[in-house]
Amino acid sequence: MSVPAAQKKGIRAAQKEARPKEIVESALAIFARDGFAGTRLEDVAERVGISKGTIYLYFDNKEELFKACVRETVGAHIQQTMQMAATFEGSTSDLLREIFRRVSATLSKPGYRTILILLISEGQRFPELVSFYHSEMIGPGIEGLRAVIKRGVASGEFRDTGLSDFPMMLMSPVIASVIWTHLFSKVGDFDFNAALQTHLDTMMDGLKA
Amino acid sequence: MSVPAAQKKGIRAAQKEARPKEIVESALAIFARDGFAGTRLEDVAERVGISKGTIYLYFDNKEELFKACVRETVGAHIQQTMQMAATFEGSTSDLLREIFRRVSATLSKPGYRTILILLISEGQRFPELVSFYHSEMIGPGIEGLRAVIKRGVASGEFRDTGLSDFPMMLMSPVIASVIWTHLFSKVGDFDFNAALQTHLDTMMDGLKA
Amino acid sequence: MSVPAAQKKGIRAAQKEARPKEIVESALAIFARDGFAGTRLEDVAERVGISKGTIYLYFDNKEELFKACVRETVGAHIQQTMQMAATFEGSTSDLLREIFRRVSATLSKPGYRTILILLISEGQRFPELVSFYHSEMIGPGIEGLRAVIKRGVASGEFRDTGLSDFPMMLMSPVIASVIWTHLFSKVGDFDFNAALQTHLDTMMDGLKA
Amino acid sequence: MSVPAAQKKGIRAAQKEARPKEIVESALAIFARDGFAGTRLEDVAERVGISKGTIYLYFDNKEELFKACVRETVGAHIQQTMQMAATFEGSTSDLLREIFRRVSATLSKPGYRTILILLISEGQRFPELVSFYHSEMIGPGIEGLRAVIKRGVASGEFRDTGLSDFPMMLMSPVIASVIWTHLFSKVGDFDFNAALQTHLDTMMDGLKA
DNA sequence: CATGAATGAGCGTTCATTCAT
DNA sequence: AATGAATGAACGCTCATTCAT
Repeated sequence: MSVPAAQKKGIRAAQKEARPKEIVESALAIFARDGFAGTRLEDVAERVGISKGTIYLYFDNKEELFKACVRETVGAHIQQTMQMAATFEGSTSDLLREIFRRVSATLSKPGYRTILILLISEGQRFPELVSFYHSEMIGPGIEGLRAVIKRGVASGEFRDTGLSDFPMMLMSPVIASVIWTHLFSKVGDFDFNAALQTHLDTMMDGLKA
Repeated sequence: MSVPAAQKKGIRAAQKEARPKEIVESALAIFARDGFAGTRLEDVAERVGISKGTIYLYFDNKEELFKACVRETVGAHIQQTMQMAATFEGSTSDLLREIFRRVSATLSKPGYRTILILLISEGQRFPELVSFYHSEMIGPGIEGLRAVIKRGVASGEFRDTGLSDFPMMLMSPVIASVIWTHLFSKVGDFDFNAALQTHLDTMMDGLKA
Repeated sequence: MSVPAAQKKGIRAAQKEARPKEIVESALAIFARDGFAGTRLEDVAERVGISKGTIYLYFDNKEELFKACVRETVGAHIQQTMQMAATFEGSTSDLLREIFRRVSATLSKPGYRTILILLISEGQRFPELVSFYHSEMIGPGIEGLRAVIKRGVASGEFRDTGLSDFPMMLMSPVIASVIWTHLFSKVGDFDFNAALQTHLDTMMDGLKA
Repeated sequence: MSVPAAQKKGIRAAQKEARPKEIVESALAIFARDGFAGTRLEDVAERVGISKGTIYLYFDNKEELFKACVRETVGAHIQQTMQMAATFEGSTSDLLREIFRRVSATLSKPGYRTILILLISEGQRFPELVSFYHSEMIGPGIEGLRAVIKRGVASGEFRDTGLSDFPMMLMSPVIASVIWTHLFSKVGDFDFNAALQTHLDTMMDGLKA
């Protein structure tokens, strides 16, 4: 802060700023593999190439580290998608497909899949995290979806099914695919995208007027 | 020895026979709350009103207890449903609705919901369990669903969508509902059955010829 | 005691009388294999074909069972040998050889070897047992040996070495052989009797006048 | 890093280097008192003034700690003695006496006596340890002794008794003395050195031509 | 007399957390 | 800022011992 120049910010400082993100990334991988209780901070540290003690310079304890993993990984995606939806000019069918494309593109990345799985696995132990997630991410997302359905009904594209009361169900094929992949990708092969696309087509047909 | 066997089965024997089930039920609850690694066998024992050591009279170790929880809870349900499907006489739409009704009735019970959540949470740490599950439960279930879809297409009720390649996706709304309930039932209310029914209606419409 | 006839003493009674011995024999084997702390009473019971609880009908606890093993296994041997020595008529060399023959014959039996090893292994935890052993078995034995040496010196067969002050050392080759066999019988072969005999010859030569 | 290394080695580093030896010494004492299975690592730790967990920073588990006790305590002694024997210039009698002097000096120290007792007590449970011992320590020792006997026979000092086939028996008085001391030192007094010396004299006389 | 289900204290081992360096 | 040695609480598992049957 009181340091004269930006150049002065040397390697050390750069390292220091990068640390939390490095740790979170490492932790995410280990949490995903071993679960919360099963994760050893030593493994997390080793993956970053630092010592166990160093983690405690950046995070109060294991629980806070876990929360940071969840919080800092999802972020902007939902907002971006909602903005896109608000200004979309084509048909509502195309809008819905675009939304599915984005959401599934995000959730098909291992990192994000991990978050979902972790939330399911450990949610009960971290109620604040769940309600944070619900209010900050899921809630707005649901409202966005509801708006899209209403847009389709208003334009005469969709029938007025009760689905606008449960917009989150639109995402069920995405969620099911993620879980299927997570559980059985080693047991048998499963074409995530083809399965999803097929199901979406059926669902869209069901929505159409 | 020379005593009539039926009367002889005293309190002790009755207790002994009941123990495994009691322990599994208790374990199911605690595993669901705390995850596999987070579960303390002492908690499991206390819930049954026995001592820690007693668990080891019936299960070799924590892992075997966990497996028993999964194995002994699901079992017959899938087979029953498949038999029903094989002999069903009404329309395929009605058959599909009946299948959904059964599956969701089962999965809406806390005990069975727990199994699904546990499988998602701990699957990665128990590959044998997952593949056991996949081959014994899920695989047959998928084949059953595929047969139903084909029945509908053959009878002219359903269009020939690609969904017969991914029959498991038919279950996605059930799965999503279970997860939604698990995660957010404390945060906000969610009418499991209404949500499911609404989504199913939409999906069925999508399937119809 | 107040029972009319000897025949009346049925199978049950015979069993009951035999039990302690059976248990001790089994325990001896397990103690020898696993040491005191390492021995599980369940293993002892299983070897006899009874249940764990039954042991407690005959022995107060594990420690008492161990003591019984040591106490009841040695018995008459020393006394017999001393009586033989007192009435022996040949040369003292021959007497000494006969003593060695008897002692080593006894200690080469696995059961008796076991006692010696157990005493060495666990003696420190059972001081009473050690002093019982010392006063009842070892002490008289030493006095017997001292008498033999003095007999040899008196008759002019042996020189008057200081060995009469440490008669127990005469037994050292026997003890060393037992231990050697115990430790290394699996590693390499070792002719217990030949080794012993050879050493004794040397020692006897050393004693001769 | 840029600090002169020798001075840098602070208290911590010094402690860390000393730890394994401290722990082994403590463990040796407790193992000797309680046997392998009977030893509580907490007791070992307490004796050093550290916590139970610290032991695991230096040894993988109880068994490895036990092995370390055996390995790190004997080591160089045999080699030193053998080198001495190879270059000894006096009579073979004197050489043999010198060997006895060294071996018994070593084994009369409580620490080394402990090792022998432990080996006898726990050998059956640690076959690798026993065979390690046999090949690395005992085997060479025996060959050394055999060479000495042959040297004596060659020089005409000793008769050609069969003892060169069982050289280990030469050590039997030492072994017997150690065991006697271990078992009965509390029961009665026993002059280890006098007993040994007397017996050796007898034995040497037996060897002489 | 015998059983064996049940107990509960105890120990080996792990690991989140601390703190002197 | 970073380390890593040390801690100590916690937990899985074992087994001597008890006691209802």
